[in-house]
Amino acid sequence: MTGKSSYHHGDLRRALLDAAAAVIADSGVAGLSMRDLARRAGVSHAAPAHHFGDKAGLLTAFAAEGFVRLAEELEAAGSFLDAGVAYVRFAVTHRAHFEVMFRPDCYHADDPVLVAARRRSGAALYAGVEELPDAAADPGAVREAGLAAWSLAHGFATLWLSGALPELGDSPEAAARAILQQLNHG
Amino acid sequence: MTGKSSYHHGDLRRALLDAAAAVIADSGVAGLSMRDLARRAGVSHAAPAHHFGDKAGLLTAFAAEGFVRLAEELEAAGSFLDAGVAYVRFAVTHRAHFEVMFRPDCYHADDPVLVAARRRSGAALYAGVEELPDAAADPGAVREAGLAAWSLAHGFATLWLSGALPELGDSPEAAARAILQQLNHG
DNA sequence: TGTACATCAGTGAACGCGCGTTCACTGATGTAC
DNA sequence: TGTACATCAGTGAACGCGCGTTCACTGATGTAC
Repeated sequence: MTGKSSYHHGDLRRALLDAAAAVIADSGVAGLSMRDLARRAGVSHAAPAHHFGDKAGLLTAFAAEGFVRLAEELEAAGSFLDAGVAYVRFAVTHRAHFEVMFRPDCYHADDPVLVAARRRSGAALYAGVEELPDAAADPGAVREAGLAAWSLAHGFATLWLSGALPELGDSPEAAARAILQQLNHG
Repeated sequence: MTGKSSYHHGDLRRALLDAAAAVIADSGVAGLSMRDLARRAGVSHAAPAHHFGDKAGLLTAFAAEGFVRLAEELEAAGSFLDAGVAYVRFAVTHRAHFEVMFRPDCYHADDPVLVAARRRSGAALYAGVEELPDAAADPGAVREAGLAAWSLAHGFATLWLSGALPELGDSPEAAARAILQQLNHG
């Protein structure tokens, strides 16, 4: 409870995931090391293996956490357009999670917890499209409209994160909304 | 000329860039090492430094090459829509270059050769937008339409490369064309 | 309330590895005369 | 046509580093009786 000097950490798992978010956000996944994470959590360098098995295990948990949070934000969106903006907002405010989520080669992509979380995100993403006026008429068009919106939001977020759009400043949400409106159905 | 056993390689610079493309295409930039590149080129591990100074130098040359090739393909496109498709095609057929180009933290982003190549790509990218019917009416709309198209193509390519769209198979060009057409001006 | 014991979390030393970079060097090439 | 010399490309040994993983261990916690 007093923390500081106790042998047990208290919530090392949480601390490691938080440290990972910080490191990845400013050095990328490539800059992540188990030893550094342990150092940041004030714990011996072998401790992380206890919770995650190995590095890929840690990134699996990290990605799964990201998919759950993204799903939550998408589910809270009131409209097709809002979901797109929420997607971009998520990418910007959780850039570390966003980066890892789309690098399946870094984690155990078939982990059941991760798969479930990813599915939930996918469902939330396409939920908005099905509510569009002419969705019932052409089911194939639903998938296509969803893919277009996803690509648009994903591409904008990615470009912004990579620094390719310096002229947009620190808050890309307004710009994201404007370009999402250029879709036929938006 | 006979190559094989000569002390000088012939075109080591080219060989290293080609080897880099192969490695990055299947292991990502993270999997790239100067020593491995040298090994693949059949040359001592210190040789690459002679041509590129350091690792970032090699990636700078690699990214610059990518921007030039992308510019060439965009310049050859006949229409706004074709340029979008060409962008996706470039990403898929030059995935290593594409990956590095948008990771400015990996290379010397202010290298003059690279900056020029990137500018050329940017100009080619926005050239198509200015030819749209109502471009003259609202100059601000040009930037916005360009950004939307760029985001859409970039996002689609990125998702495809990360394996997030397995249902589209091996040739994403048709799908890319279909979703690009969902832009108001396309 | 107290004691024995199983379980779990974290330790610290050791392993072997591949990496980027540096440096004095040597072999090959081309140019000036 | 031949020779001297400068320049350039590639060598190989050495440096120090941080990494992931393994392993027998010890300290803390909680549960059964």
